[in-house]
Amino acid sequence: MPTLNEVARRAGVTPATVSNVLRGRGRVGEATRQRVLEAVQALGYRPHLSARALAEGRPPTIALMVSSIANPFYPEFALVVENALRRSGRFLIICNTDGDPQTGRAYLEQIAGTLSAGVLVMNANLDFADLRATVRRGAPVVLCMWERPLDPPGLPCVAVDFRRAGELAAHHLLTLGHRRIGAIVGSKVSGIHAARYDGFVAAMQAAGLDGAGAPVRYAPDTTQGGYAATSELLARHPDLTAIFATNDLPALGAMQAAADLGLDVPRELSVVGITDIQLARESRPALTTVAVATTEAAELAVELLTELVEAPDSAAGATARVCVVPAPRLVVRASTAAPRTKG
Amino acid sequence: MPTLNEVARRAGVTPATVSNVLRGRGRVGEATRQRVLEAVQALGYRPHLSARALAEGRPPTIALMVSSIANPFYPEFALVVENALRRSGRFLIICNTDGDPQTGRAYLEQIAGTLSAGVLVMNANLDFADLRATVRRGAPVVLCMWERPLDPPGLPCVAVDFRRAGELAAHHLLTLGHRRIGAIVGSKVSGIHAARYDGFVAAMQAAGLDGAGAPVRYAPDTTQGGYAATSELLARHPDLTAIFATNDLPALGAMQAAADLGLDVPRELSVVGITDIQLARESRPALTTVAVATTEAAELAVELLTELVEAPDSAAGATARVCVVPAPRLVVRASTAAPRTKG
DNA sequence: TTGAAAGCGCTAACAC
DNA sequence: GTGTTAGCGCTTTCAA
Repeated sequence: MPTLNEVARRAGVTPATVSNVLRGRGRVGEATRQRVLEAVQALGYRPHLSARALAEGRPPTIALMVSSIANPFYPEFALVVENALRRSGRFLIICNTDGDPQTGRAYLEQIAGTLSAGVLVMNANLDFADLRATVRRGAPVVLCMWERPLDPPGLPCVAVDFRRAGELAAHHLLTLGHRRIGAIVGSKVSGIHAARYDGFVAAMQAAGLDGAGAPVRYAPDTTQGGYAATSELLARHPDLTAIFATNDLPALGAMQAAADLGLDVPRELSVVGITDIQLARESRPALTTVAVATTEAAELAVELLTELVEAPDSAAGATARVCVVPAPRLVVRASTAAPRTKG
Repeated sequence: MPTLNEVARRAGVTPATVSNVLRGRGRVGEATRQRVLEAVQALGYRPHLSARALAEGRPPTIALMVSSIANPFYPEFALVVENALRRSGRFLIICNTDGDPQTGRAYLEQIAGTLSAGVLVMNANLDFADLRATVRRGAPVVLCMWERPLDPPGLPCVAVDFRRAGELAAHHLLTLGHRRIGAIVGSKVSGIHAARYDGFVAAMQAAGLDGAGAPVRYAPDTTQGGYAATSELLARHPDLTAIFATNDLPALGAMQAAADLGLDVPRELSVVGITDIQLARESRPALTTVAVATTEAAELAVELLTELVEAPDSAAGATARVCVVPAPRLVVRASTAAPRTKG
C-alpha cells in the first residue's frame, strides 16, 4: 500500500504538503494541489488510519459497550449510532460485556483512549469506578439511556424519563378499567428498571390502589424471563387481568405464556410493555407499549460524545452534561383491552 | 497515560526490555522481569494499541460488513464473532453498508488494512471487485455463510449448504401431505437465496410436482416482505395449504399475514422457514424451520480469517479456502401440520 | 506557499 | 540478558 511519502515523491512535494492538501489545512497553491491529487489518484493512496491515530493522539473510533448485542434492543440503537458515526468519519467498535463487570473493565482498560477515542455505555453492567477511571485516562464516556433525568449519574449522559414511561403504561391499564395488575420488573430491584416500576407504583396509588402491594416479579430482561414470571404470577394470582412489564421483551414473553396457557390476549389478559422495539409492532397481537425516543437518544449520545472527544480535554470531564430526549409516549396496539366483566 | 518509555525509566531498563517482558518475547532475567511488572503496575500502564498497530504493521481489529446490524440474524452471528475475536485479543468493528455497494466500498477503502486487519463479509451486497481489491491491498477477506458449497466464489469462505436446507424444508411439507405450496424467496432471483429456492424446486420435482411452476413471490428479506408476499399469494391462490419461505423473517411475516387474515396456523396454513433464528423459537405458534450451523459458521469464519491475517501474506490470497459447516437440519415446531382434508 | 524536522508510542533487528 | 537503533506512516510546529 502506497504511503504519504510515495505520494509526495511522485508529486514532487514534501509529505507535509500532501497532508495539507488531503485535510484541507494550510494554504496550498492550486497547481501543487492538483499534482498532489493526481498522485493520490494514480497511486490509489489511502491514509493509514492507525498511523494517523498515533500522530493525532486519538483514533477515529468509538466503542459501544453492551451486555450482549443479541438483545433485540441494542442493534436498533447501534444502527443509529453507526450511522451517526459514519457521517463524521468515525467507526464503531462493539464490545459485548456478557453482563460481566470484569469483562467490561478489561475492555475499557484495553481500548479506551488507545484504540477508541471515547466510550458509549448502554446497560452493560459496568462499574462506575471503572468508567471514571476511563475518563481519567483521557477517554470520555457517555451513558446512553440513563433512566432518571432528575438523578444524574455524575457522568455525561443521555437521559430518558422512564419513570414517566412506567406511569403512562400503568395509567393506560387503569384507564381501561384494570384493577388487578401484575408487574414484571426486568433486572434486579436496585437495577435500572427501578424508575419504571416507581412510575407504575405511583400511577396505581394515584388511582387509589396499593401500588407497592401489587403482585410483582423480578425477572431477567428477556422473553424467557417474562414468560416464567408471568406463569408464576398467574399461578399465584389467577384473578389478574393485566400484566405490566418494564420492558418489551418480558412483555412479549408474557404474551407467549398467556398463549401457552390458553388465555386470550387481550380479552382475558392485557399486556403492556415499555420501549417500543421493532418486535413490539410485529408480534401478534401487536404489543401495546410506551415508546421511548431511541433514535434521538442514539444521535444525542454520539453528538455529546463527539463533542467531548474533540474538547480541550479539561472541560470534558467536569461538565457531566445531561441531555434529555423527548418524553415517552403511549402506543396503543392490540395487546390491551378493557377487562372482561366478571362472571 | 503512561508510556512504555516511562515504565522503562521507572524500572531502570530500556523500552525494548519492557516490550519483551510484556509480550513474553526474548529472554529476560527474572529480577528485571519483576521490576518491570512492578513499574507497569505502579504506573497503571496499558499498551497503546494504535501505536502497536503501526509498529506491528497490522491493527488488532476485524471489520464485520453487514447490510444492517438491525436484521435479527446478524446480532446472533456478530455475538459469536465478537466472542471469538475477544478470545484472541482482537476487536470488532461493525460496518453497516445499508445494502449499498458504494457505502461498502467506502468502508473497505478506508479501514481495510489500516484500521482493520481483515474483513468478514456477511450478505452485505458488496462488489466482488471491491473485495478483491481489498485483498490486493493486503487485507484478507472471508465470506461468511456462502450459500453454495459446490460453487466457490474465488475468495476464502465459510459455506453452508442452503440448497439442502431448501430441500429439507420443502420435503417436510410434502411429507405432511401438502401439494399446493407457495414459495417466498428473499431478495432477488439472482440473489443469494437462489440456492434455497433451487432446493425447494428440486424437492417438489422429486415428488412429481411442477416445482418451478409453483406460485412464487420475490420479497425483501424482512417480516414485512413476507407479510406482503403472503397476502398476495393467498389472494391469488386461495387453495394454498402451505408457505415455504427461504428465510425465517419472511416466514414470520407469513404467519402474521395468516393471523390477520383469520387463518389458523398450522390448521389452515402451514409455514416453514430457513435458518432458525432466535425469533423462530419465540413466535406463537413457534416456527418450523431448517436450522443452519450459525455458531459454527461464525467461529470458523473468525478462525479462517485469523489464519489469513497472520499468514505470510503471499499464501493468503491464493488459497481461497472453502470451509463447510455441518449440514442443515429440520426443526419441527408448531407452524406446520398436515393439510386439512378438503371439504 | 512550501519544506525540514521532530515526534506520536511501540516493535524488531542486531549488537553488546 | 539487555541496550541501541531504526523505523511504522502520519501530523504539525516552525523556518524559509
